[in-house]
Amino acid sequence: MTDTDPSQIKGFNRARERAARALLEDYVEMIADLTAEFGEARITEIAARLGVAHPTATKAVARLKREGLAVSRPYRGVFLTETGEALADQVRERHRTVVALLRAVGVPEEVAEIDAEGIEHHVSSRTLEAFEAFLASKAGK
Amino acid sequence: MTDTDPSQIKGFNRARERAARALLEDYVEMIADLTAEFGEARITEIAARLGVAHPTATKAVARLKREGLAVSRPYRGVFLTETGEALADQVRERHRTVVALLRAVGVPEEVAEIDAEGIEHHVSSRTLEAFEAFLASKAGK
DNA sequence: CGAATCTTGTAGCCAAGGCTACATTTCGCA
DNA sequence: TGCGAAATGTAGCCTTGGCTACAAGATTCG
Ligand SMILES: [Mn+2]
Ligand SMILES: [Mn+2]
Ligand SMILES: [Mn+2]
Ligand SMILES: [Mn+2]
Repeated sequence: MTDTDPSQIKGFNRARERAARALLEDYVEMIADLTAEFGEARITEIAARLGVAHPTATKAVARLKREGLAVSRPYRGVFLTETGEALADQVRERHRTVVALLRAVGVPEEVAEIDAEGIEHHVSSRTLEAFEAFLASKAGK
Repeated sequence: MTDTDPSQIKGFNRARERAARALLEDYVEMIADLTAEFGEARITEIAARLGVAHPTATKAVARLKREGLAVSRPYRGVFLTETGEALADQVRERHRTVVALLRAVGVPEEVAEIDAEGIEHHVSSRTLEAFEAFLASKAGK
């Protein structure tokens, strides 16, 4: 049997790690959006916008709190910690870049938004840099 | 409260659906690769290449069988059904296109391979078409 | 001010996808 | 040929992320 290619394993492992973080990232981004819009993020609103039942959102927020990304008290809104805010900023920026890249290579706007919601979580910092450079060079075409 | 944007919900729902299919797609592709190389795909080899413990691979293969994508008998190799083969072809082609697109916008080869392993599962057919068109136009530059 | 309504919490179910430990079958080779 | 090693199966545990049903707190309004 041929030797197993370690870089391929790396790809699968990375993909699994990133998939596990994807949900956290979307919640953090959503909480940031709602806080900007309403001054706080309510569980019901988070759940509605993510398209899940409210206990699902409650559980996810519990995980965010456990990981130090958010805080909340019973029957009150959810807020991001500084760590959470930093993550939200990063995630939002990456989201924008991914959508822009997709648009730049000819993906229709609506499709780009939908696909980016999944793709974004698998874009590494190296790839993000490449996207930014590509967009910059195209801007100054 | 402002009305919840339904297209955003659509994005999150699609991302979740695609994430759920990602594993199946990687297993099917791997089984196709191993079958091409050795004439059959053994559980141990599948597990080794995906970087998981063998019972994890066994469970995943059970799911493939349940969904009509593969067949196998105890202590023997795993084989794809026609449906499984068709999926494998499609997945492999998409993988290649995603890597090529990443390379084309300046992502280093090794990084492209790793990131593509996750990104590929979130690329819709519309986006794939756009990627192909972009690559074709660039080829005939 | 109190009752209805809205929001949030909690309990408990399920499937998927990881794992380790151990049992069983197959296979290769002395 | 038979025995030890390798491969595979099975049991059982954990976490995540869905869900419904129901309990309880908070708000709104007549
Ligand atoms: Mn997302
Ligand atoms: Mn996003
Ligand atoms: Mn993949
Ligand atoms: Mn792939």
